[in-house]
Amino acid sequence: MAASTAPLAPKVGAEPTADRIREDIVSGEFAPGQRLVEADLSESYQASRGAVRNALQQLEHEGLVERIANRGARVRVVSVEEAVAITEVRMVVEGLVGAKAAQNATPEDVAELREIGAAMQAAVAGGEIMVYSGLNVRLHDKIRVMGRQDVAEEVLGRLLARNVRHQFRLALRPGRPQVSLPEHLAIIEAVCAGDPAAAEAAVREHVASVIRALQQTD
Amino acid sequence: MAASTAPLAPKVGAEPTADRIREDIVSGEFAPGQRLVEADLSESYQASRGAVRNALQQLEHEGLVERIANRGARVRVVSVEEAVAITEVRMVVEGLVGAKAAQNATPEDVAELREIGAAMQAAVAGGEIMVYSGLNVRLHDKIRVMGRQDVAEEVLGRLLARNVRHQFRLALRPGRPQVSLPEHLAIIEAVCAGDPAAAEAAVREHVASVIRALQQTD
DNA sequence: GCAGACAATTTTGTTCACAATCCACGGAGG
DNA sequence: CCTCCGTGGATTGTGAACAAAATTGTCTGC
Repeated sequence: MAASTAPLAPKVGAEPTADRIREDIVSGEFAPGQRLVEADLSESYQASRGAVRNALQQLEHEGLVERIANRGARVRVVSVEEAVAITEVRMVVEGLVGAKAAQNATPEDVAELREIGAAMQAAVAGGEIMVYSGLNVRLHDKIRVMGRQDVAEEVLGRLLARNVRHQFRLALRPGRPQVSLPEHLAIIEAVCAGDPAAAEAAVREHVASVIRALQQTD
Repeated sequence: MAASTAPLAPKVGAEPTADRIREDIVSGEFAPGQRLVEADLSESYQASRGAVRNALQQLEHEGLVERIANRGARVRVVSVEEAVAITEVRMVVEGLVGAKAAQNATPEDVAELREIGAAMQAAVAGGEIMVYSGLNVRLHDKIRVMGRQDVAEEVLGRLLARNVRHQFRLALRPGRPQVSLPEHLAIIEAVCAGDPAAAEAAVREHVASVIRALQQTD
């Protein structure tokens, strides 16, 4: 479903060309390491070379592409070590957001969180991995919005875009949902209880578990 | 091909124009809210308008300038609330870096940290505020380097550039060194002891103190 | 057959001129 | 006197042409 694609793009009036290229990078349209020639992109996206140029510069700054002087750009490959480092930062920032979310939780928020939790349990019980994966991003997004911390949200969005690939492979690993489900439920409980410290701890424990799983990969 | 040998320094040949403009922004050369007209900057910095354009785009992405379509750019004013939000993120990320630093501490590192601590005590005792301020950034830098967490370092650098102004005003406040000195010493002790959890707690306590001070400002 | 240098091609980087856009100012009408 | 609407000036955004740089392919000399 083309569900709310809003949370990932905090930049409102940003370059549309950059957004499209980014989309195609994170969706795997471009293979990692693939060369990105300005003229070709200009043709593919029906945009001027200048626009493509600006877009590439922005994406380089986001860490998605790598540019060498007079050599062109290629989509950046993120090693497992780098993915771990990124996720470590994500762990602490998302912990902060979780604590904030616990502080700000309204009854409506609590209801929605509990609903997500119930749906998650059902999805895991039924073995519907893709549904569970969708609920996963919905949960994280919901907590991010509840946190009302624009700066953290921006940082997280940028970090997340970098290692979607690793993140995705991880979600499909057999047995992974059984591990992450109780962690997710713990997060929901702590946030609903309005306990910032517990929420931060639960979020960090969950992301730490993601890190451990990442390191076992490959 | 050994193409994967570009690990540590993605910021090599970055735009020199952007660096100069950023320098002048954080050094207060441009007043907050001041308009930045491309043609004028092009003249002042002896650079082409295209270069200035790229630089402004990059600085916008860093959160230092604000651009409105067809209206031009101005240096962004960061409210106290935003400065607090930025520092909250900084708190958790710097906590992570502190923990990593404690893990990686070598005897040489410990010696240098202790030296910085001693110099700090002397500076505060002697009332030399500017010296203390310099030691302050030196300490934070040292810990950042020790953390060996490139991603966190990059995030921190970007966050810090945003509210240099607030940070600077804070350092000059009378009585502030007396508050922050013991916090700094606690950080040094925890890192030197190689205790990640204590280091993270000490760093977070220190930055939390900065936040409290920020909120009393205005 | 190999090493080195030279030329050709490809790709990026820069500059220029033009088009599109937006705000401010001023005049006409109510 | 106030409001609404056009016009003008300034500023940004875009596209095309030009210049610079680096890689690749080729050719000659040993």
